Amino acid sequence: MEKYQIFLPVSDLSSPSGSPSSLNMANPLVYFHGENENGVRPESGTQHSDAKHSDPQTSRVSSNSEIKVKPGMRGGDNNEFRKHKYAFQTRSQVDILDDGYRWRKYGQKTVKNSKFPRSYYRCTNNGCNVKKQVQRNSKDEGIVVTTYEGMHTHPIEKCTENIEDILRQMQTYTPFEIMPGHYL
DNA sequence: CGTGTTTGACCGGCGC
DNA sequence: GCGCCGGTCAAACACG
Repeated sequence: MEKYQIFLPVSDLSSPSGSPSSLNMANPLVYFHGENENGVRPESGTQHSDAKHSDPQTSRVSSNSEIKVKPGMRGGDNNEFRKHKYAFQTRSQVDILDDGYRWRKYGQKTVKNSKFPRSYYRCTNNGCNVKKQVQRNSKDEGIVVTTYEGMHTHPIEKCTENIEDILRQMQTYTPFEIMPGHYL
């Protein structure tokens, strides 16, 4: 039995201002972090000790890059319409929350700035190219950052009790999100 | 046997 | 051009 608590936009994930003090637990809303069409790229962190938040710089928001397709990009899936990218943080003991969809893991990488690996999942439904990344916050192991990319082309398969509200909110918020340059 | 995970290799972008 | 880094592939593996 898992308990989730959701808070905080992920845009401040690793910036110093996103320190745990700013986590507002009293306001368990789901925030979404949309993405710029141009794919804002955080300057590659040159030097960074990992989880120790050593360095208060305005660096590396883990704003995800490339939403746009590049011609000749490998990976096959024609992600021409893959623009929707939403992220939120949950406080959970398990990395993978059961959100009602079925996910197949296709990769795991260690990320530079975090001591926890990042996992890559793809929706197993046929023709549904939704992906998600799951990564545990290295500053606070209790926080799991989940990033969804794409929109499901099929109805949800099952509903768990806890996550049902979250999904309802997702569907509510989704139409608002896609404004370029709009950050939380 | 079908489905999902693990894990090293590979690919492409980017900075130096 | 080289090396780092994040994302993906795919073969091998685990499990029901």
